[in-house]
Amino acid sequence: METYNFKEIEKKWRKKLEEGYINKDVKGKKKYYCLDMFPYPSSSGLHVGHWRGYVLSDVISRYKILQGYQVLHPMGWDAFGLPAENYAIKTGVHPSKGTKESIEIFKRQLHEISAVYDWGREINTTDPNYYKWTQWIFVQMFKNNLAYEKEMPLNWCPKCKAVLANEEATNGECDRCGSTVTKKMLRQWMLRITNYAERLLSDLDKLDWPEKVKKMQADWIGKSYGAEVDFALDGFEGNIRVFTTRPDTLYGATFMVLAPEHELVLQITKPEMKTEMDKYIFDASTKSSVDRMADKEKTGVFTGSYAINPLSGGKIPIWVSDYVLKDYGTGAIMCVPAHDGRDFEFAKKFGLKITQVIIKEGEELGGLEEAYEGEGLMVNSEAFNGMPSSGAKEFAIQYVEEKNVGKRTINYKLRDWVFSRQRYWGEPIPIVHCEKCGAVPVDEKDLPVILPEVDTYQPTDTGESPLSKIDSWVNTTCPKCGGPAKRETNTMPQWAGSSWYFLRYPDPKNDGELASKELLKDYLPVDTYVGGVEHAVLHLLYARFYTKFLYDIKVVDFEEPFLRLFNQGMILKNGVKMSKSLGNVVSPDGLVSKYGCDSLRMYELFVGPPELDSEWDDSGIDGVYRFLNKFWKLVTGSKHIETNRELEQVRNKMVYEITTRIEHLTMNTVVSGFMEYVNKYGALAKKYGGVDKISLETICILIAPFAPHIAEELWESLGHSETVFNKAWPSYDAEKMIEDNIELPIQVNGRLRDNLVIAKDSTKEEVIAKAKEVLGDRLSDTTIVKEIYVPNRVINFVVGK
RNA sequence: GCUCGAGUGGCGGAACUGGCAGACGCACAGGACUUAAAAUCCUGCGGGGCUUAACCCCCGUACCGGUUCGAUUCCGGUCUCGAGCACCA
Repeated sequence: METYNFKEIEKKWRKKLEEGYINKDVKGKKKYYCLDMFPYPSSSGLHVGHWRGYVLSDVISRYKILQGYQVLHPMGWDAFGLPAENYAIKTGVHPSKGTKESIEIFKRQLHEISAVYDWGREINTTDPNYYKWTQWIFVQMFKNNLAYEKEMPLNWCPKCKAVLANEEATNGECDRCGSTVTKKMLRQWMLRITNYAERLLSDLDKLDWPEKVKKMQADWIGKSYGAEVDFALDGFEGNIRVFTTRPDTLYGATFMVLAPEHELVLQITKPEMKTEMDKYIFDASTKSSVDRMADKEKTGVFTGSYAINPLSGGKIPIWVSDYVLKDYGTGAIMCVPAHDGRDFEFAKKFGLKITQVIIKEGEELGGLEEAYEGEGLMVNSEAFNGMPSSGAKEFAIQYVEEKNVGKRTINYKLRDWVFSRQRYWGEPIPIVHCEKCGAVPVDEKDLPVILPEVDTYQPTDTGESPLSKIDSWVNTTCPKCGGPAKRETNTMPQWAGSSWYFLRYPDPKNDGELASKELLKDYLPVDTYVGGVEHAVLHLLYARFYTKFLYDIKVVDFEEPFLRLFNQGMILKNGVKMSKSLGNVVSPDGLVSKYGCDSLRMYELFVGPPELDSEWDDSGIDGVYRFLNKFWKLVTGSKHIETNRELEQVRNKMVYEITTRIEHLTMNTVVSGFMEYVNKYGALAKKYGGVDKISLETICILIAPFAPHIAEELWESLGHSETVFNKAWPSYDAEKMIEDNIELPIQVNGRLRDNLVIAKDSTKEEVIAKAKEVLGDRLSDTTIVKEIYVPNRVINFVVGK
């Protein structure tokens, strides 16, 4: 038997697809927005791991088309970024050229997928018509006091010569090149994402996202509550304010620690400690964050000064140590060594006093081997004594407020977003610096500020962008006073363009606004967003922040951009992620030419649960290819017969199972479901000498989102002149899918002993009686203690000896 | 260190709310067709025991224990692997 000619079929239907034969834009039709995370186009092209997400989102899109939606399924390019710039530094070729070439490669490979992308809506973040609006949003943020300049010590990658956001310097290493990150003081543009901390946190509840991602965002935002408490200085004016989540342990605070960068340190350090302190502060400032964390042993220097515990009145020493962070809380802490592991370690090392204020139920005071961080009864705490510690926190907050030494406070780990980069290949920040007027935004009518050509792309080692060397571009006039002024030479991070791109697809060519209100209303928010989990806190948090801001200034009328998020797992080869550098990349090109697009699409889904990582094995695709051949033979080779009860049951059940599995996005089981049903219909065709035509048509519709080419061809062969995608998704009748006879397992003491075939609506009595009959003398030596019958599930006899 | 996930045949995996463990596929083995091979079709495929054989019995979802008539599924503990966060007061 010959195999089906996928080459010819796929060529035919891909041509029609590219002519836009389905999913035409129809006014008034209900909309569905299914979005892929747009890729950074790299010259190495796509591998089978990329396909996975793109196939998944295309299956969802085509499924929704069959359900009667007008589906927005666009594609575009997140094309600013370092690789293109680094390539330019090496070769002198303008990044836009390399980017263009990479896009061509990506586009050609994406066409191989036969996804229903609407290429008429293609966007590119490096297109001035696009980044005009990236800049426009920045200007709005500036006007709304969300963008500001700040001189600050920043993560500095000595190799990339670039400032990195905390998010890009994980574990003290540069995300791009892996170099150890150091600190450098520089003027930076910042975005006040912290203003949105509470909303970014609480709105997570509204989202149909993986719990894991929501939790990662919640942890990243890092909300905690407690009190800010003032400790008066002994012998100086003023006081030290600390933040604590454990005000209940205030009486146990026996010393304080300031971050080395704390502004009071120099003022309160006694002359005799000064030399040592200066050295410690200097060391801390030059230490990379990685070293600072790697030091397991606590270090620190005593200032020689004391503060007064506001509740106990005790005089407590003030130390400086780098385990206290300048940019969390107030940069100073009260230390309760008895009930905090870090404080305990510090106190032990430097011989500081340890006062226990919580005692574990049933235990005695004294001789702590380690900090006790659990619950218990308050002791040594005057006003709190005898209270359970669980309730003491609230009491303590009220108490310090009454005593006027502190107040209730909420803190977040989230920091403001370092938004400027000292790089070339990014959107210029549309600001002009005027000696008279300060930082002035470029007039909206003068946007975009076009990224000019430069001679060399190398960042300057002062930390300034290469743009700073183009005098003719830098020197301009102030939009406010008309006097001489200089352009901002920093550019935006790659995240800028990707934080709002999903808003542009509905209206990608609009020159008068970011997108028309009407089209935004039609399509947004995104119904399903498909992409890798690596963007759990960066891109997805920024995009939510942008959306909330645009909601506040009434550009959009929704607060959350992505209703449902799906993170596809990675495709692994030899247990690790595919990458060019590891040389384990499997290209889809060869597989497409050997087995066809439909086979590869289905195999991508068949490899495993879509949300988990899966190992790639070429040999598995044979099974899917064989299946499609079987399917071809079934439809083209079966005689069409009258439908009957069994065929009707099988068809209804098939529609039910495939539909529910698609709804749950368990696509691997959808594919195995198709295999099962094609096998089953093969057997039925043998049994009845043919199959009813409606069953064959139904499989064609069901499989169309997965293997569109073969589905269309077979649909046509069944005598249809219109595309299968004009057909409605089939419905099922729950009544009709139940078989007349059901097979029930019979258990004795929970062990399977036999099976019983019985009419589906039999009563308990009938079932039990029949089951006893089937078991026969296997029950003879026993007494039945209990008879359990779960309708349509199981029969179980509990017997004694 | 903290916080989540996940451990099922030779392999990828299935089992919707506690109800026949191993669907579907890969690989492998045997058979049919064929001069032959490929392709295709059929059969078998967790381990052990018993049997001429069908049958039948026992064990088995990382490990130990619990709840239940019944546990891959729920609870407690242990181990292993993976991911995220990481001195956040």
